[in-house]
Amino acid sequence: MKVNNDFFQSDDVVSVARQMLGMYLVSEVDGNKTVGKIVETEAYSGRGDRACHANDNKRTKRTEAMYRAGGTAYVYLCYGMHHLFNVVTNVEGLADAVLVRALEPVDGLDVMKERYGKVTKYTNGPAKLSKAMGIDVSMTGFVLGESCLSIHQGQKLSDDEITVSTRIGVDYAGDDASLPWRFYEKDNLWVSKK
DNA sequence: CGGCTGATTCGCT
DNA sequence: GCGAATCAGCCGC
Repeated sequence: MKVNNDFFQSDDVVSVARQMLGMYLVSEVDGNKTVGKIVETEAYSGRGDRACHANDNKRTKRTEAMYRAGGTAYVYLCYGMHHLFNVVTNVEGLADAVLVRALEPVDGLDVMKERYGKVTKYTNGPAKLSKAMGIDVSMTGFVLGESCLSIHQGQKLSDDEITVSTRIGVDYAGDDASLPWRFYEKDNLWVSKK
């Protein structure tokens, strides 16, 4: 069952990030369906968070999709070669987003393997899962549930099954780097880093 | 316009 | 453990 986009239009991006654990990300690209359970997320806020691309209402061509209504995909290029998938949250005009950092593969394993060309894990990292699911920057702005991407309801995790930590790779954000805005399923083997 | 940096990953040392 | 790959955005000249 698809998650209603009302859920993503919450004004509490941190809470949304936490609740997304256990849900399923589905992509249907080139006739191939791939499914993964979300096991790791990070929250980014457009206001008062220096780690966010759209902080301080910074509007560029790249961040434009982040200002759309919650339930929109925001995909951007990092280090010139990696595509990172985010789900936009909050209402139109307020640029919050949740970065999906890791998935536990559920369906379409052979397709992921073919896309990735590696034998080892291919969904335990934000750039890896995007490639395995066939997601790229051309999908930024796509509406979840009305495009090749959708998010489905899953098993809700209880607090003692969730680990909270600081976000990865945002040291440049000063004090905001220490915000406890990263969530992952405790003891899950597919989490990118401990 | 040149130079630097990043929500990363891989491969070699 | 370090550097390359490689591009959008930003800052300084």
